[in-house]
Amino acid sequence: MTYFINVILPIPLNKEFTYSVNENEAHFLKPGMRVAVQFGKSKVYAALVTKIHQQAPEIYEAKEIEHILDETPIVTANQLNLWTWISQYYMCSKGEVMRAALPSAFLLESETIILRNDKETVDESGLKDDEFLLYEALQHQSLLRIQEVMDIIGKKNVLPLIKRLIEKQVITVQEEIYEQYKPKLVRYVRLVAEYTNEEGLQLLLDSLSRAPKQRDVLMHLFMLQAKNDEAIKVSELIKAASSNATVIKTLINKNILEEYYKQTDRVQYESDEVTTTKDLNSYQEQALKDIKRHFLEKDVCLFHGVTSSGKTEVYVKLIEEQIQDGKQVLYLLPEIALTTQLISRLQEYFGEKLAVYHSKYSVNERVEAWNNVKDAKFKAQIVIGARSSIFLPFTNLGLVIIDEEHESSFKQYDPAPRYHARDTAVVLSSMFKAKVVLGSATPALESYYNAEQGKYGLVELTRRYGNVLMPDINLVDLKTKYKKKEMTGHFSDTLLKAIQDALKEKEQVILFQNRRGYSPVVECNTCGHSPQCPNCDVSLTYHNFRNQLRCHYCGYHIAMLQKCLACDSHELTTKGFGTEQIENELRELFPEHHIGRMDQDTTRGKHGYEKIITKFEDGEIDILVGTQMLTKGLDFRNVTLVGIMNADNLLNFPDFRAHERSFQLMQQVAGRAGRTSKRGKVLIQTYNPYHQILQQVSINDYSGMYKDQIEERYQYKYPPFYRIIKITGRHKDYNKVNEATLWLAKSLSMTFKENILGPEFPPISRIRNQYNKNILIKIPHGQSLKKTKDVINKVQSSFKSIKEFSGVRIIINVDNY
DNA sequence: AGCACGCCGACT
DNA sequence: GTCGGCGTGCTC
Repeated sequence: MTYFINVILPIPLNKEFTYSVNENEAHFLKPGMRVAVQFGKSKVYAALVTKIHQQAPEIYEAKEIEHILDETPIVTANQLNLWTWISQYYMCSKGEVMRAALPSAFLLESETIILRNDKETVDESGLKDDEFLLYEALQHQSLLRIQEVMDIIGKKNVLPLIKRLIEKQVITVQEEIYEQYKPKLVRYVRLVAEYTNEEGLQLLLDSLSRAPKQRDVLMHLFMLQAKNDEAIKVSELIKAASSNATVIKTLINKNILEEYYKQTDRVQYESDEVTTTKDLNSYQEQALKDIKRHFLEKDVCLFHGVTSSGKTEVYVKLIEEQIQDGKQVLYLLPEIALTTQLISRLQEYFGEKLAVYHSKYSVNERVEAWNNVKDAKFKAQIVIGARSSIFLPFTNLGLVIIDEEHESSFKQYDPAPRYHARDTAVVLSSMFKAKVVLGSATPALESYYNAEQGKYGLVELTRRYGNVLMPDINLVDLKTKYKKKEMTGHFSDTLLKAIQDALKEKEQVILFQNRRGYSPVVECNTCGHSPQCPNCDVSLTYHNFRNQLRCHYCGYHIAMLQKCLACDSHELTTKGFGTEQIENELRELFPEHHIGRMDQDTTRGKHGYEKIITKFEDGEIDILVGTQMLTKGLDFRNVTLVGIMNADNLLNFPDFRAHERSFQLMQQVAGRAGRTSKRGKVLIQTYNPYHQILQQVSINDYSGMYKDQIEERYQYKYPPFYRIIKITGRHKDYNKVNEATLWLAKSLSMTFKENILGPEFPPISRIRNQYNKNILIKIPHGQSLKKTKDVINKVQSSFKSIKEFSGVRIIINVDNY
């Protein structure tokens, strides 16, 4: 009897593949286990089993699997269902979902290694130069990797050479796969058995009388053992005896000590002291009650609480209850809000039960978190993480909290799956009949709309914790300030005065400018030419710090020009400004104060971000300039002034959500001010002080903003009234993109008529030498999503069969907002 | 996505 | 003449 398995491979092909297995394997395998399979001519992948069956494929011969990689499933049935949902809803392959879902340590890929062929004698004279070079290298090394071969030969394409040598039977190749996950082992020592009795011990100590250091180590070993009667780590012993590894090694070699290893968890929370959670104030108490009341009927509850109102404490209470019921909790946050500040606060309450899962953690740490969640260990009962944590193998999920729910970074943009973690989390929790809390000070319009429609529960918290007043927000009209010559660089006199006042009071200031670098454009005064990126349709941004011109899209950079490329004029000026320029101006204006800058350029490296935050917290920085990064979840006690350098470039963004986003961003930044008793102050510099959104920001008028915006969305057929799917054509040939997208738009219009917009070039049409052109499909309420997607799929497959358009990549982005 | 195969320009 | 470029097509 022959058996077959269906597997998902981590590649963007939307179908499952069938391999054959023997009877034993078939009985052993379960859906959710991984198997190593050969795919194509040589590559070996880890594939995920979805089904074990006996239907032989009809049109091809199934290959056999290499071997089985897991003892038990690493992916649950629920997860496989979620993957299927994601791949259908977001129109991508299951393989792509698999890629995003599994920690990279689970996704092994093979690497070709080259070995010498010992069975044959080699006729060295029959080898060409490069062949001999490789042959000789293999005399010194037992195996070589492709990369190493490239280095030895000094060529990029080494495959023909390898092929020739295989034919000449000089070498053989193998596909090496390796498990990336390695359990962390800790080294322990103990005394070998024969010395453990009194007599043996005495003899031993006597024999060591001339080796005082070794004797000393042994004495400490006994002391440690006596003290806590536990296994002794080598590191511990070295420290206690102030000895070194060599002495221990000698003792091991002399057969006095023996070493052994134990597997341990990488992520450990040291102190097991757990503080009791804070009592809620009456407003929080009420909010908690309301949320629970909504949960009786609804699965999702929107929790709209102004900045600094103490939403976290309410979450903590909700989590506590779930923990008592033995349920798992997922706490989702946008990546940048995952700060040590918040994590350590939660750790105080939940200690070991809290696991953190995000991209900064090593592959091994992530596998451990994964396994702990899967086995429902108490260690990972609460998971706090960024969007990818929705992929963890929950078995008993009771609650999902999505904090900063409005954040656009919950939507994955570039590699497929282009999923929205908030929306996916709602689907995930429905599988467990779990509850969802969406928390935000400035909810996304869609969420608020859902709440208004009664789909979600709605709970509002309008008081800041400790009755701190909402910051006082004022607008500064740049137009008049310039006219009256009251500007110093990019600072109005109002802002400067406010900074001076704050500094005088030993308070801290945050300045927000949503652009990094020194200036986004460099221009020649004589001919007006400005240097452009050779790969993208953008001007190069000047970075003063490295004296470079950089492209923020492809990373291209050149040294700052001394003269204009077009006319050789030396008169170059900069236009517009970024965080760097603000920082420079501040240094001149306030030479006696410490200025810090926080943007992508200063927060590189694992702890770059943390360092700046700590410095600011410790008062080593008086004024902090930064981009969006500043806005998230940071709690600075001593900040009383927040300045927004220029609100206009936010508002003028060409996107239907620009106004909503600006409102959210400014409210969030403003929320950084005055978190203690003193009322915070916010100054927004703008050329357009009568702009509706700015007016609404200045009086904290979320509902006014909501009403205006939702009306506009209704008028112009945007979400939440219409859904949107964006289709992008991408190719390096401008004309090809044009024709291909035009064809697509026409085909789609056959079915969707006036609900097809475009094709249109985006503001930056060429990035990394690839042209993009977009088509929008607007889907009215009541139009079946499934049928819509079926049509898109059908159009796409006919598109693929048109030769002219071959090579044009089609990117489908469902809910591209 | 990879990777192999296959067909055309630029160097020893 | 080969080396290396990338267009094309397939993968259980």
